[in-house]
Formats: sequence, structure tokens, C-alpha cells
Amino acid sequence: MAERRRRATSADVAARAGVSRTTVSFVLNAKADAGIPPGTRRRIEEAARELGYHPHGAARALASGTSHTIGLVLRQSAEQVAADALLAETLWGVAAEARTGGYRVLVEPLSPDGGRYSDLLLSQQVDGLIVSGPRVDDEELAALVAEGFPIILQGSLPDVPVPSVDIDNRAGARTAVEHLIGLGHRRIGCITNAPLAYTAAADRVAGYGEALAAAGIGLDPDLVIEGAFDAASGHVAMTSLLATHNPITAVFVASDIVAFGALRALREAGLRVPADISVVGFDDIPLARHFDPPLTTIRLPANALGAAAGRALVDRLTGRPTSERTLLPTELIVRESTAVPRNHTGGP
Amino acid sequence: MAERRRRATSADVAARAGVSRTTVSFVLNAKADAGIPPGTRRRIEEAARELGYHPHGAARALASGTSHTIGLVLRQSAEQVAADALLAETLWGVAAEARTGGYRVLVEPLSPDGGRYSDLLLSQQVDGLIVSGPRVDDEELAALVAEGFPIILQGSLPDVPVPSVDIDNRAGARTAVEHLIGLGHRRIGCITNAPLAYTAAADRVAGYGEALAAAGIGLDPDLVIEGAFDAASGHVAMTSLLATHNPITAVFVASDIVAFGALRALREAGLRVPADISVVGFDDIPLARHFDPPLTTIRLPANALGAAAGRALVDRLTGRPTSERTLLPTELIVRESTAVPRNHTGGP
DNA sequence: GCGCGTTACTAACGCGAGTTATCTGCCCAG
DNA sequence: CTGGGCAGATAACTCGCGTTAGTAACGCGC
Repeated sequence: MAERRRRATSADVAARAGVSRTTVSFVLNAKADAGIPPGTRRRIEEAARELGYHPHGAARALASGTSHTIGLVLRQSAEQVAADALLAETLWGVAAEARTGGYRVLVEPLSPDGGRYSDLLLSQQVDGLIVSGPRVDDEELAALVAEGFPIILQGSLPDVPVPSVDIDNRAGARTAVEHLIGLGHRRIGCITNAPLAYTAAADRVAGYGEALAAAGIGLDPDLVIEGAFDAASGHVAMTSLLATHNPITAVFVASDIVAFGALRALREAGLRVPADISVVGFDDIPLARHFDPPLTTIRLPANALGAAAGRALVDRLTGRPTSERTLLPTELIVRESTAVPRNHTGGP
Repeated sequence: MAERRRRATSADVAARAGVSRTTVSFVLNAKADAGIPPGTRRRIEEAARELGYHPHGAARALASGTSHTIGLVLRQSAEQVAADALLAETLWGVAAEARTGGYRVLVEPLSPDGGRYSDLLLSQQVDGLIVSGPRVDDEELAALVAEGFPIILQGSLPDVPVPSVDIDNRAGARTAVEHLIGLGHRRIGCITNAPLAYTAAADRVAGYGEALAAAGIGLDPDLVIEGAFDAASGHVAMTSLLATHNPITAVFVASDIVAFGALRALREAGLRVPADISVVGFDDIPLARHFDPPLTTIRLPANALGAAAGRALVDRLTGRPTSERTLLPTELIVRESTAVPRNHTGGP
């Protein structure tokens, strides 16, 4: 390893510029109210540049009482993380927004039973936290919120009074199903993205139900089947859905990945999409447009979601007004997996 | 926001336990050599617990000179990040390994023209850096390495003398193509995962060439076509590959995502996989096993890759011996997209 | 030539820990 | 009784920076 000379400190800069440390601090932190004449200012800036001065982060954090760092807690197992096609994009959004606010992002992936994260906050390593995907019974979250720590929940959780950012799962699902109904479908199945204990899954099913109700279609519980994150579960769910006596003409699958498995089951059953059966997905993962056929789906704005969470936390930390709950809109992306049902002869 | 009482400091703990701050520090940092009798030790630990004492991270970093944080620089555009199906898993590996070494992970996504990252190191916010996906001409990286900063490159770069961790792209590609040759294929195309300016892409093509050479098959440049990250590029590449006068019986596509587009092109051309043509991918993304047909591919151990990078950096930071270059092995996953070529009558 | 306000700057303290050098008893050998 | 040695602690310094309170020099009016 090369020998590195000692880092320059603000005292070194002060000495070189022939002023005191205080003045250096004023200049470099742009304290406008401390009337520093342009000449002095220039001398200091030049000295700093020549010495390659970079303020010591920890010293700054200690003195100022803020670390300018936010934590992103991913309360998901390694498998869930691996299967989440949009996580990286969300992270990107968080980091980008944090940066424009002058913050950095510390990521703490933590499987649901993998320990605590409150230490991050209590040791002041981060100024605030974005918590993604906690369980309903996360008592650590509840405790921190009760203590008044700056926390943004990414997702939705009943009973925890914490500011949250999420996409509008319910409205997205309703839009998806309304699209099917608009095409003339009446008998529409639903495969969930995850077990219903997950709020997002429950919300999407609720949206499905709302769309049906609005169209005067009764909800048949037999047509709602639980998926579980991956394509394999979609395959299983679709297969069992096809076994229904009164056949469906369309399915809303609340996850593109699960839908991928469902499409496969349909193909194996000799059914053509969308000729024999229409499929709408949810998420719009990058690969969805390349599915066979290209998947009609609901676009989940992952980057924007991360950005919204980041902004909400930064706003909170900087004392700007924040809303308690942000719901991002989704968008219906019509591709080729949906069509008018067979033997359909008129309008809806 | 709830009113929060002032954090407890080590001085508070000392007062409560009736000892000095020094003793508290010795006890809580397990300085064994400072003969503290069990009684005192217990009093201090108890006081700390009662007060809910958590050492202040920044103060600690300042005093000890180490932040116990590593930086992960993602030198990729937002689009690249979104398209990278294994990034989240890699991050998980890094973080997990960092944690066992007592380090945290600061993530800095930075599009290739999006600014510098050396500040992280110079301001001592992190003790070391893992840099992923820098360009060949990243002079910032070269400069930091020359200064002797602890940096691990995740990936491969010629001409930069920096410890690196990567998967063995060349060997993986060779294994893939050997598999095809072993089945009896002789006329084998290659679609790259990215432009050849990317080291990984060039290495995979090199592996393809090696396998051919070892089997005494001449390399036909017309059979090597560049893909570019996404499925659309695979579709285009495959289409042009099919236009070759002397038809191929197999393709090695150096990325599952690109292969997904290639499969689509094959389907559109009325070709059956693997009956008419065999396909081997690379990466083994979670969805690959659900492709139609399930894709034979080379498994890229994303989690292990991240873990190896994390461990290498932590080892470096803690003064343990480290290797200059780690190449992780890949694994051939045989599924259903490869078979003996049609009209094939004998062994290889 | 005194008082008063600016202008331009600085001394000194505090942030919360780690760490070094030292100090206080106490026991025991001489 | 004295001095050495040791166990058990601590005073005091350090890390690098932000910030408050305060000083010195200067100009200006009367």
C-alpha cells in the first residue's frame, strides 16, 4: 500500500491561508452573515484546494449533531430480495432523491427474523429511516415511531401511525379489472401476488372486488387464488383455476412474475392468450413487454416510489411540511395479452 | 412528534455506575487487559442497560479513526440498474458479509457521468470502497488506487492494479459451449450480453471461442452478434443470426434476459427449442427456470459474488491477507432448452 | 480626543467517545 | 518503618469541526 500523507484538517487550511479555523469554517460553510471580504474568502478557498482539503465526516457529524445519512431497512429475506425485480430501481430512486437533499443512504438488509435496526437510529449513524416491508407485528417499528423518530414506511401497515409512501394498489388493481370488464369479460379470476397477510396483496384483491362490484358482477370466492411471489406459484394457481367447472375468460394476476407462471400453465393447457383467455398482470417488470404475448399490466413506478420515500424523509428531517400518507398512481399498460372475449358479440 | 429525552452518554453511564468514563469505555469495549473486577463490570453493564445507552457513532468514528462503514459504488445508469436482475441479490451478499465483519454499507448509485465518489473516501465517511461496473477509463478509480486507498473492484478491468472479485466469465462461457458441443452441435452461434467494450462480454465471447477451438471447430465471425442488456436486443440479434445461409443448430446467449428475446425470435420463426435449435443462457436469473422451455444456463452466484467482495474489503481493512484477484466459479444448470441436434446420429 | 458603531476576525468551548499516563491505596518483602 | 509492586481506577489529552461570545482596529461625527 502506498504511503499516504496525513489528511489536511481545517487547521491546516487556516494556517496556510493565514486566518483562524473559525474563519475557515465560516467560509467553507457559506455562512453569509459573517461578513467575510472576498479577498479572504478567495485565499481560504485556494488554500483548501491546494491542500486537497475534505472535511472529516465524523467530526462534522459530531459537532453538528446530524449525520446527513438516512437508513434504508429492507425487512425481507434473501429470497424475497432476489425475487424482487424492482428493488434495485427503488433503491436508485431513494438514493437519487437523498443526494439532492444532501443525504447519503445506508442500506440495511435484514431478514424478518434477522435482528434489530433501531441501533442505527439510536447510535445516530443515521438521521432517519425508511423501512420497507416490515411485518404487521413489527414492534420495533412501533416503538421507534412512538418515540418520535423520523421514520417513513415504504408500504402500508394498518395500526401503525407512521407516515408512509406506497403505490395505490387498490386503484391499480381496480383499473386492471375494469380494463377486462371494459373488453366484455364477466367471469374474471384473480391470482394474488402474495399471501393475503401482506397488505399489498389484500389491497389488490380489494381493488379486484371493487371493480367487479361496480360492474354488478358478483364475487365468486372460488375464483380468487393465492399466489406467492414466484412464477411457480402462478403455475399452480392457474392450473387450479382452470379446473373450475364454469370456465373463466380472463384473469387478473397481481404480479408479473406470478403471471409468467400462469401464462405457462395456460400454454400447457392448450389455451391461447388472449384468444381464449385474457391476462392482466401487475408491476410491469422490464421483461413483461417481452412476454409471450407481451403482457398487459399495471405499471408500478418503482423509481418514483423510492424517490417519494426519500423525499418524504428528507422533508421531515429538514423541517419541511410532509404528508402523512402518499399514494402514487399506477398506470395501465395495454399490450397484447388482453382482448375481447371469444364469442363476444356486443359492447360491455 | 413526541418529546424525546436527551440521549444517554458514556458520562451518564459512568455517573450512574459510580466510576469514571474511562472505566466505562474499557468495560464496554471489552479491553481485557485492563483488569476490571467482575463487580464493577456488572455495575457498568447494568447502568448502561438501564439508561438505554448506545454509543454515538460519529463520536466513536472520530475518536477511533474508523467509521466501520464501507461504500458500495454502483457505476451504472438508472436503466442499467433497473435491468440488472441480480443486483439486489449481490447487494444482499455484500451487506451480509460486511455485517459479520462489523461493518455497515453505504450505497452510492452513480450513473457513469454522474459525478465523483472519491469524496466518500476522502471525507472518511467510509473506510473502503467496493466499486462495481466502472468504465475502463475511470481515472478517479486509478487515482484512488494509486493513493493506496482500500478498494475492491467488483468486475474486471485491464490495466488497473486493483484487487478484484469477479465470476469466471470465460470459464462459464466455455462450459456452456462445451455442453452444446458435447450434445453434438458443431455450428453454434453466439449472442453477447453487452457490447464488447464491456470486459464481461468480451470474456464470455473468449470462452465461447476457446470451447470451439478445443473441439477443433473454426470460429465463424458471422455467428457472433452483439446483444445489449435487454430482451429486445436478443430478438434483433437472433433474427439476424437466423438469416445466415448455413443454419446453426445451437446458440450461446451470454445473458438470460437477452436469451429471452432470442427465444421469442425463434418462436416467431417457427422453430422449436430444443428440437430445432438449442439455447444456453448465462446468469440464471430467477425467471430462467420458468422460461418456455426452461432455460439451460450458467448460474452466476450473485449473492456469493457480493459476499466475496465484501469479505475481501473487510479483510483488507482489518489487515488480514487478501488475494489480488478472486474468480468465482459458475455452474452449468441443465434444463430443457438444449438437446441433441436434429438428424444427429452418433456421439460427439 | 472621546465615544460609538462597523468590519474583520479569533479564542475558547462543546460534541462524545478512545486512550495514555498517572495516581491511590493496599499488601508484603526487607 | 520503608519501599516496591500491583490491582483498580481516573485525569487529561485527542480526534476535527461548528459555533458563541468576544476582541482589535478602524472610521466617523461632534
